[in-house]
Amino acid sequence: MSETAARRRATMAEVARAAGVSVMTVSYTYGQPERVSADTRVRVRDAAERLGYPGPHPGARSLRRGRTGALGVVLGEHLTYAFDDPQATRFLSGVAQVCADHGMALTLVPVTGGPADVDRVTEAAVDGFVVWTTADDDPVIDAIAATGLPAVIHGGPRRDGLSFVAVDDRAAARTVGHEVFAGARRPAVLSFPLDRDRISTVAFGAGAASEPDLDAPAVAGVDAAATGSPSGIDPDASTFRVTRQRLRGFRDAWSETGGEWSRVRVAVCSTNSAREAEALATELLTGPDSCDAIAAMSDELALGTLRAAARLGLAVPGDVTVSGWDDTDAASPAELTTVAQSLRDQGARCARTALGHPAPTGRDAEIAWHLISRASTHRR
Amino acid sequence: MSETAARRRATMAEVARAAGVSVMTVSYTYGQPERVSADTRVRVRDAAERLGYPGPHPGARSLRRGRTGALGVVLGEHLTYAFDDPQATRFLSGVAQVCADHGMALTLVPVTGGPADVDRVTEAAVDGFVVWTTADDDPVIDAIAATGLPAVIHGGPRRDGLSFVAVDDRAAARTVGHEVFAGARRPAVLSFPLDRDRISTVAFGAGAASEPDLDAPAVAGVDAAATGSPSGIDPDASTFRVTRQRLRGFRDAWSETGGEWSRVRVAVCSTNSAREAEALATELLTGPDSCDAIAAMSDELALGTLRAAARLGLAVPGDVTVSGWDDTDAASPAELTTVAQSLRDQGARCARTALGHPAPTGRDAEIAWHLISRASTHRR
DNA sequence: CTGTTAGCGCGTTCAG
DNA sequence: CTGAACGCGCTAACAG
Repeated sequence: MSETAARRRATMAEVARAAGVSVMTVSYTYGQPERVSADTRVRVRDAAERLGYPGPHPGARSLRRGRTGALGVVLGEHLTYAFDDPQATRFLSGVAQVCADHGMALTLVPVTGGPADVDRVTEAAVDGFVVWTTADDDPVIDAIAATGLPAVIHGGPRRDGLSFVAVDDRAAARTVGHEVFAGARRPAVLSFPLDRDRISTVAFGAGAASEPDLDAPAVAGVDAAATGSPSGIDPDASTFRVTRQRLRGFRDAWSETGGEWSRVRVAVCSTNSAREAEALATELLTGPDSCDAIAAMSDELALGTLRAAARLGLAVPGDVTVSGWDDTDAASPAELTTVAQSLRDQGARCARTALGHPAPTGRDAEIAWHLISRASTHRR
Repeated sequence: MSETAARRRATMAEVARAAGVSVMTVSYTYGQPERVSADTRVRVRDAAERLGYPGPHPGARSLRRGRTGALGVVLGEHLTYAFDDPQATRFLSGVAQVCADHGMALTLVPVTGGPADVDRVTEAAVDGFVVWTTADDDPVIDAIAATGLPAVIHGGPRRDGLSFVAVDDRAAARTVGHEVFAGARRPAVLSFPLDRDRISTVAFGAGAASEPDLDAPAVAGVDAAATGSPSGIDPDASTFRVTRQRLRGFRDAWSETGGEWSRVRVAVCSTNSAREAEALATELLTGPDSCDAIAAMSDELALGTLRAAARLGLAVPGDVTVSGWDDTDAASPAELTTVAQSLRDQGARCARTALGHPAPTGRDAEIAWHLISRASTHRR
């Protein structure tokens, strides 16, 4: 179609010469117009237009000023999750709102899960970072810390020197777990990935119960390959803090009703999509030991579960209870019990902190959540 | 929580001094490690670690090299549309994929619809622009052209010197219009906004028919306020090319079955959301002259229409036919007739062109689309 | 109100 | 394989 040849930009010096003024006068004309007389301002603008000068070079300006005007966002896994994962999308909507309010650009760092991610982070010209939940062993976290820029991690991992924003996932999972597992005999959890391998699998629970208030990272020495193995799902072995805490919370709930974790089936989805959840839920709901309660880690996964149940002719909550997470728009029409939290608000909060605003402290630092109890868990 | 104080970065010169080498040796150690002896490389890396040097300053590097490593994306209206509008999200997923493949960051420019948008564009440190559909009179387009950077506009407006990517919306609308309007007596269109005011309204068609192959911009002299007025909806007056072309196409279809445009009701949504569509569709489907065919400009709007019909106890397609646009995942289960096009592919294509790859020409330049005919339009 | 000085931190160029 | 000069394009801090 049309040519978009990148003709050389005119420089400020050229504009200054053409307008018969010094370079600083041109600079002021753009940066602090009120400091320049109306007369010369016009002369400068005219010269600029004549030369096709598009204004001060953004890179040069930011080098000089020491700030870029952009907030960096790192998605734990892959750049496209920004637009493919519904939870990430809601979160980023909040980040974007704050950026827009401050006139800051939002720069998505191109991570792909490979070793080059560290370089991409190091090379990002930004004034701060917001990190969407990633694994404890993600080297990107160290790279971000090394920049010395303000950074906020959402969901996990926690790291000294970097801010952290997340709800109390374990407490919330425990609460919704009590609701969805009440009266159940063959409970199941529909889980996010356990680690960066994102292996989809179905297995029973495993591992010893950890302390109720523990928020420790994944136990050292457990290699990723083991977590999804036939040996069973050990919550403590998951390297994603959100997954780990929610698994622990669901285990807490089931234990407190007298059940054993090793009797709980855990289906691990590789992505947060209803489609994949439907397939895994179908597996959980088929056969002689079909599950009668499914706690899902997102509404998307729960919706896939509801579709699977419907397709199998199973009644919800009669044959199987189901719970989700997030209270998305679809939860209410589906009569889905869920944990309400605003990812959008959390995104906004992360952005504000990463932009240098003081982070809330004390009680204000806690992120609100609450259980929304709907028909999908009311067995009778 | 934890402090994220921005301690001053160490510079390359400091690392050089600490390592007992010249600055250039440090630069090579990072940029072209193979040009440096293994011995000094270690010395340099050590000194860097000791000083907490995070690597070359991205801004300085890009100033020197003349490229930023980021692709700019401008959303016609507001930054958050990136994550709130389902169509924009699919498009950006394609853009993001290409960026990730090339190791380029994706910088979302913080537009808000205000006059400062032009400055935000001018100040963006990027190597090229992708523009998501905006109005013909959006000053941002001129600002982008002025940068001299490669730029691709998706959907519209067209502009000399900038690339353009879009399907033949008018032809597609005409085709799906014939399908959904077949046998109808009281047709309606559920439309995207007509102009930047994004006023939600319901009115009858107005204005003279334009030439079949016309792709002219909005007629001059029609001020925005007039387009949504009681005087009726004139396709030619819409300043959004996509809206304009689709309205023209629907008008073409209805005219070709012998109908008059002034008998077509047009409901204009302010956003691409099923929720708003449901409200407007309810209006269209209520009262003595309730519509019996509704052509929507997106699947989201069509889905809202289906919900409205269901709630009113109307049968689709028996009482009212409905068509959408895009063939999203929800279209097939809903048995929705729709126009299939891949916004994701188009996003990828825009990104590649904006990154400097040659744009396809000739037949390859055309974006594929096709009608998917499903039950929602098969009246008998 | 306008001009001068002095770099921001790095990488290209060309010697050695 | 390493080093010295120079400037990318702009602006903070001062004069005047």
